[in-house]
Amino acid sequence: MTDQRRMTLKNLAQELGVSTATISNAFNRPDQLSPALRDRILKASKRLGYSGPDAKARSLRTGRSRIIAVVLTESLTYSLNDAVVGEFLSGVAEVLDAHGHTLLLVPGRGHASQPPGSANIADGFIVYGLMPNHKLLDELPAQRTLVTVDFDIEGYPTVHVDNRAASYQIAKHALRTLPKRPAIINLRLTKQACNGRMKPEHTLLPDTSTVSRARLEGFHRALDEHGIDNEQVPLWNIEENTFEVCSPVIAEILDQPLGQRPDLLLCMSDRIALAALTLAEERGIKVPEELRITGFDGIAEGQYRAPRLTTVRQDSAGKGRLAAQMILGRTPFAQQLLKTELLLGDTCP
Amino acid sequence: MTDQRRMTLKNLAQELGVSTATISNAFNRPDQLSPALRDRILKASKRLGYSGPDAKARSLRTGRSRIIAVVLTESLTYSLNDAVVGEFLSGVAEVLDAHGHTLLLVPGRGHASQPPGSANIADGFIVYGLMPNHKLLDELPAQRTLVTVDFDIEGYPTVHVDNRAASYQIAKHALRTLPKRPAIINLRLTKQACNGRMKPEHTLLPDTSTVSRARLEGFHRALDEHGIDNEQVPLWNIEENTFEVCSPVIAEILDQPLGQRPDLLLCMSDRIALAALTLAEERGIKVPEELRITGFDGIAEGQYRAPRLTTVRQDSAGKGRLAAQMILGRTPFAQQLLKTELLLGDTCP
DNA sequence: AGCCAAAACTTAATCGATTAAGCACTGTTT
DNA sequence: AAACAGTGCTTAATCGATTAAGTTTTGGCT
Repeated sequence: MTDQRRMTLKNLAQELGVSTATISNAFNRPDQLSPALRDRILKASKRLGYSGPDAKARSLRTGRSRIIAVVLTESLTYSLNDAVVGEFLSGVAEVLDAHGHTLLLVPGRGHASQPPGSANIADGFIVYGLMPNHKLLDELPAQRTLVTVDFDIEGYPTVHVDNRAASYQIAKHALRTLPKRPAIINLRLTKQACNGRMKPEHTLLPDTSTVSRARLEGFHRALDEHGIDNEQVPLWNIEENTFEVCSPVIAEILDQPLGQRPDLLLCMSDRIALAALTLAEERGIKVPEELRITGFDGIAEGQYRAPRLTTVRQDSAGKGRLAAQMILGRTPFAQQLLKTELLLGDTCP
Repeated sequence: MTDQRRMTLKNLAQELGVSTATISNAFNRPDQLSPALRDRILKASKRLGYSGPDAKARSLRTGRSRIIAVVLTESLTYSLNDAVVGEFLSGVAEVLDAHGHTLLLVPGRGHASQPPGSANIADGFIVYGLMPNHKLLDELPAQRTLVTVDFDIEGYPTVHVDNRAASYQIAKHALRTLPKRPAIINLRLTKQACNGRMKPEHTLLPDTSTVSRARLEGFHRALDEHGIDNEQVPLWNIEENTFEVCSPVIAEILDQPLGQRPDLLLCMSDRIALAALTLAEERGIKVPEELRITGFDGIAEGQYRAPRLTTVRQDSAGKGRLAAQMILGRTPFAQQLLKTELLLGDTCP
């Protein structure tokens, strides 16, 4: 009859003729009971198939679950295939793991009905690159500790990268080569979906703090300083940071007649830049002689290849680590701005 | 005084002069109370900052958390930077999301002290490519629903890929070109760590069901059929599927004197193959004329580039979807074997 | 022997929900 | 008019732990 019922702390206590408090202490505070008894308890739990205090009950009682939720911009399906997100998450995971916490992945926009649902079991939330008007943001702050990444919510701690400065820096570098026809390929910059050349009727995302807005401003400032009229620089837009979605747009850019085809592509992500590189190579367009390409992010894929991508590296893993440390209270809450680093590759020397 | 205390279902009930059961029903079973009262309750909870039943308490009471844990082979830090894992996870996430579940990431080997810890809050476990002798496996099965991926535990449902058949298939293809000096680059195949040329004293992993063992067997069978003595085919081994770890080994391979340098590299992963491709290009070695390279996995990075990688695609996302469906009980538990697909790229036409 | 602090346990309240069973009312059927 | 079946809501037991406060035991010291 003993091994029939599901093993709980209470049952185990009964079985051994001790109180539940003692069992609990055996698992959580070894100094509160004699080594002999503790040993007996641990052995018995192994024998009877009791694998320690139930996490659900413990989390209710203590109020802490040792789970941190990471809320991602996009569907998980997309996010998990993006190297930048992967790097970020690995940074988060590294710190959480070191402190005995685990990581719960929550999709920003999902198939599912309700947004948070079971997610509010988490002790804290790291919200990554959400659109500033997302409805999740109405629900979360009330709940508990919150750190935002790559965007701001008034008054909440943030970690992000100085996108404006970084894009300014790489554009400055690229413009030293005095391109005749620079073009910019944006990433999810328009309010309405637009996968291709941007037209006057496409309005930009409202919030200037958006990553893409900031990057564009950096590009534009550099162009300004070089006396190039921003109006004359064609803007293209990509809706999703994948090869599949990039390719047709880039093909359209590269297949323009020679006099119109750009000789410099300022891309808002490495993925876009790599797609441009691949399609250029396929067409026999020489990089960097006929076409210079710059990326943004500094993902491994762009560096461990030939030719190496010229880009600006943002420390995504570092962002993740910092965000995790903040949420765990190991680093004081603050508005943190991480530095970037210019990576001089071969695609725009 | 009202808004001072933390809002709970009980407090809300008191506030509104109804029973806790009714509040609970308002959130969970709309048909159990009049629409008017439900409306009043929902409005009040919004006003008083009550964001629905607490997930911790609910999960204790109901016994289900709507959380599925994915246990990964390696540290999360490494796993999340691997495209194959990313694809797998995105498949899992897609299905979980569609059914209102969230995904908890648990490292197989981590910094942390205890292995499962807070993970046992999950309703089910998807264990991905764990070494068959891992100690986690002693703890998990007792707990609850379990699906293994890319390895077996006696009697438990599994989804995996026919690695043997796939590697046989691609080796068969590669050998049609009658290479003079084929070589094999393995991935984590030896019991002792070995990053470089394998020597007689290196013993293979004990379990034949291991992914790497299976892939090697496929290679060997194909070589056999072509009358090539397996003893004569040099084996190299890579300890971690990253560019950083691959590079020195591959450099060593490619920098051998011409008569010894292989003219065919059968690689156990796309990442290895891509590293080989990059290093060959850097050295001016012509691919595929002087050196043929095959990969394994079929990650996007190998296909959206020039030259395209010749490889065999395993449907990682599909594996993830299937595993998730099984764990949610949407697909009958079983031993599932997924098909692979030969991708004829340019590196071994 | 007697006293007392420290060590080793126990008691019992509590965390915040869910849900079967029960009760009171309303309206319909015979 | 009595019986009956729904509605709409409440009562109260329960999920499996944690932990402050209290009680008994032990052993060291005078």
